[in-house]
Amino acid sequence: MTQVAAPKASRRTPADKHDERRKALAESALRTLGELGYARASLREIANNSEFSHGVVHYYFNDKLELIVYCVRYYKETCVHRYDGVVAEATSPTDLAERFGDKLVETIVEEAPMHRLWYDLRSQSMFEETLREAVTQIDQSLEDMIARIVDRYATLAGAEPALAAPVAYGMFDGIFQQALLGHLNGREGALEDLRAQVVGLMPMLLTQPGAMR
Amino acid sequence: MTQVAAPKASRRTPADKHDERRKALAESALRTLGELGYARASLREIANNSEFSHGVVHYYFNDKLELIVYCVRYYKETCVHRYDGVVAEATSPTDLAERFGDKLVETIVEEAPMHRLWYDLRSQSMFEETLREAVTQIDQSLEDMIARIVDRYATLAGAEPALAAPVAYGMFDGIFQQALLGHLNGREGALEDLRAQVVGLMPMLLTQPGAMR
DNA sequence: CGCGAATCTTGACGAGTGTCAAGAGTTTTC
DNA sequence: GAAAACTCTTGACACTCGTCAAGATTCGCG
Repeated sequence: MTQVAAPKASRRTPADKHDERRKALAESALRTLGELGYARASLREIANNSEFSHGVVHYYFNDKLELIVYCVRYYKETCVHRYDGVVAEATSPTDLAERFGDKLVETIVEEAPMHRLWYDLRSQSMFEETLREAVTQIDQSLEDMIARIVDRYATLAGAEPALAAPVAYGMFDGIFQQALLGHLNGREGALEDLRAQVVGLMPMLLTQPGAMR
Repeated sequence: MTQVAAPKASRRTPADKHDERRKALAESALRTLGELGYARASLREIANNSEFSHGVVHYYFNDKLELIVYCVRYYKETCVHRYDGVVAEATSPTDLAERFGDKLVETIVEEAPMHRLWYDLRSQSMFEETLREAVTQIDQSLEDMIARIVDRYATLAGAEPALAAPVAYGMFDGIFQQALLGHLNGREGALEDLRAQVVGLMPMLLTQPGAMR
């Protein structure tokens, strides 16, 4: 990934072992963070649920905040490409909408703790200025992700997107958040509702022709 | 409010003085909570920014959590009727949409700390089960509020709402949250964008006729 | 092997937390 | 006006937190 000048024939020992350890620590920390949230997850608890001791955190990160930001960034990196397959494989507008809905439901089922962690962090960024830059960047990448989906949908339908990317992102993020809340509350039908809402909403993102089949 | 049997001629001394104090404490606490958020606002800090001492909290509330839930409930109570005037006074669909957008912008400008506190609490409820009941109730009342607006809008336009209340609420909540984030980030145009987005979105909430003038 | 640099553990420090009990102060009631 | 009930303050307790320093352990290279 990073440009390796390789001063000697050292394959992977100089400083990217450092990076590997950071990632390992992050993956471990993400479990605890997803379970407890930003405020309640102490460094000791994070370390206990990992193979490390609580002091090692300050060897790889300056700060608790730096660790957490690193973790969320690390997770969201894989997150923005979740729908790339959907965009690539969809054969029709309806097909795209359905695959998109399915994927949204799937990620709530499988990664609910990660998503609530993200919303936690984003809320904290409203109070903690230190977090804002990272949150803004992640939010932007998510908006781009949605924009790719909407664009592809419009192309498949032979139409133009009717809404700017920020609006589309805000909308989907809003109903996604509601579905996540409902799911965590154990509300029956929360996920089916999300799927249906997405499929029903997609046609409205296009100009004139409306739903095209 | 509560049924007053009034055992003697006591006007307002028995137990509603208790309630008044709770409200006074809540109003004071809301300032600190809006500034620091749920996790960082300690009871001592809350008490310092009020006329009380830190011990008095446990005289009126069992718990820090009970205080905070009471506070947010208390605030949101006044919040759900913010748009009643808009609904009552609007003379046309466009008029309603514009007034609605204006009000949304206005409340971000004037009560941003309260709104971020709400989002903070809602995020925490994803981790803390104790909070879920209150959050669910508040969310429902907000959804109803949006539903009243959409219904009135549809009536004025002589059409039927095209989206179920949960979707409409999720959408508006999503773009509102983005606008709040943008505003707190100091992003220029965040509020004007919100206003335009709302005005542009409203016609999509109706069936066939689309935007009616 | 042996030495130095890296990685990691352990234990402690100080600050801050929610909670509560004991009592002072105030108001109400008889 | 005394007694009882209510209201509030003060100070302490037990605990958890992030941080860091000092030392143990491991690793890589000459």
